[in-house]
Amino acid sequence: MAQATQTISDRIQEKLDDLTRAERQLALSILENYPASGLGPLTALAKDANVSVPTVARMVQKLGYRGYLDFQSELREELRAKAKSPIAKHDTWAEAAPSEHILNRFTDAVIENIRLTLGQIDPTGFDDACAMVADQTRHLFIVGGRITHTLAEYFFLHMQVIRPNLTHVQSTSNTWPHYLLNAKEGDIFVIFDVRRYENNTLKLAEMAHARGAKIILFTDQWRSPVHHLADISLSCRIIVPSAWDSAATTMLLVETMISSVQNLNWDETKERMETLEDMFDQTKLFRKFT
Amino acid sequence: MAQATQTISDRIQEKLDDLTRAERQLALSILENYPASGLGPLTALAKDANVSVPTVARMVQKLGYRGYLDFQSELREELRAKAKSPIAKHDTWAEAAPSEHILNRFTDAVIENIRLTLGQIDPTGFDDACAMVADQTRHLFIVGGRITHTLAEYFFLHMQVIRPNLTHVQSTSNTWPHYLLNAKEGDIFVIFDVRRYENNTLKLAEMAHARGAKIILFTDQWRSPVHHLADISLSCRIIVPSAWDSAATTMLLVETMISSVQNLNWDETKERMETLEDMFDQTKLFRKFT
DNA sequence: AAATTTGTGAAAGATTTATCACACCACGAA
DNA sequence: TTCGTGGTGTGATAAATCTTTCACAAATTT
Repeated sequence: MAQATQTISDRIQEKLDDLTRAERQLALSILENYPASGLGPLTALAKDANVSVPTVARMVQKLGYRGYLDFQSELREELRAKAKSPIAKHDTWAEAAPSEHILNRFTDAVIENIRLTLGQIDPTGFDDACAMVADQTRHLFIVGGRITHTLAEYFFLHMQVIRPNLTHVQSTSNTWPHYLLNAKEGDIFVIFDVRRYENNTLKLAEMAHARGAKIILFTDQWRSPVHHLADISLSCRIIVPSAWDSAATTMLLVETMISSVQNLNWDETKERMETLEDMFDQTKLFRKFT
Repeated sequence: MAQATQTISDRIQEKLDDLTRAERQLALSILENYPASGLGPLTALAKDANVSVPTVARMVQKLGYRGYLDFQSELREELRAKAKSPIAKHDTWAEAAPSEHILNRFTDAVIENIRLTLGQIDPTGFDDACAMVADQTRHLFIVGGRITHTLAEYFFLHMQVIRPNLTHVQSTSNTWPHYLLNAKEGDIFVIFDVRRYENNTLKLAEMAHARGAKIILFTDQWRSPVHHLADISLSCRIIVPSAWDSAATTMLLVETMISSVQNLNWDETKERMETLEDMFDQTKLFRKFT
């Protein structure tokens, strides 16, 4: 009998290190939609996790159960107990923590930010922005400020694999005017500017604009003054229970853009990506296929 | 097939009047601890409700299922769906775009990542990690890899304001051994390592560990090998519909940690932040308002 | 090259479902 | 009270499904 204080989920996590690769893959798959998948037939679970039937049988024994049936009935027991407990603690993200815990409060805020940001976004503008970024004939400048340069660099790192002909500019450095010498009409500037908005960034945007470059702006809900110059503005809500603002939503948009641009350029970047696949192979933590 | 919008519980209640006495007794027993009892063997359910086996068989057919197995698998399906939807009610995030649009697909995936990550996190471990990071008597090393150094830097930038005595190390650079010369027992290493895991990072972690430093690890669901050495591991789901992995969930945890540490150190941080504001004002780097 | 892990296919065994016939019971109507 | 009716349980059984375990080959790791 499992300890009252320890859920099966806990037990799986605890023993995760003692498991082999296929078993771990299975274990993670069980946790993926816990506990539903463990309550179905063994065969279904195996297929779901892309492992063989004996692997399932072997793992549950390794976890300390007499067999799959034993494992299953404990799962049911746990489900029973959970439903019984005072009031299901559904609305929390980290169930092990009270809802006032910073983990839950912060996550609530970020989800809300995401919801509101996505609700206000213009998909057409977003698609246009992606198309512009994907256009390899134009030089791509990526610009970040004091804090946002981390986002800019994240974007830059990925774009570097996807396409050539790009530059990362940090507006806080005093070298950026040099970069602008090369900017010409039709070039693309992806600029990150959230409060507090930076004078340098604004000046840079003005000069870029004067040179006839297109500007895509990632900013916050109050919108950086750069947005007057921007062809496309993507504003993200950044409010969280913290003395700082949140970049999580902006990160989400940036990653979505990366994914989208990647798809637009797929034919050309395929090869670049295959190199990346080789890198993945080296981790040996994943199966080649499926 | 049950309607998507109607739970099995609803359906039972609805048909309650059409049922005979024994069947009603059974139905109520199912609702008693729903859905656990319905997921066990038919025999157990019958005994539990003090009715006979054929009664169960008869009733599930009356409810419109082909048999007990059919009933059971729908129950599982429902459980699966239920677990997924703290917020998932939002069919589409960017309402102006179709649900197949990358904005919606990507956001779905990120929300799911957040849900699963938070569901598996250990709040106590997280709190401990925050306390360690907040302890200004220990030197804080922040370590990132090829891609993750952007997250590391984001963390570093904020920590720099909150506390003194910290260093940002990039494991891909070859200068990191120099930093380790200064590491001593009790120092804190916050290490970022997601697939593909980097050998440099592992070596760095080994040396830090050998010197008696504490290690806090941000990694992915498959966990970097560093986690064997780590005092606290925070693993984030990073799967999105993209050729790349997502750092959004990791970002969320990082920001939560920043907020938490900030609160722990609030008395001392307050002054630092005010000083910083003054300095910024003097440099005119930022615009005062708007 | 050796050792470990994993998948395949299969088969045996166990459990479970689904059904049947029949007896019994409760209950209302005659 | 008696009868009839529909509901229910019993016990048995056939069929279906599922679990468990093998041995061995393939793949992978050390």
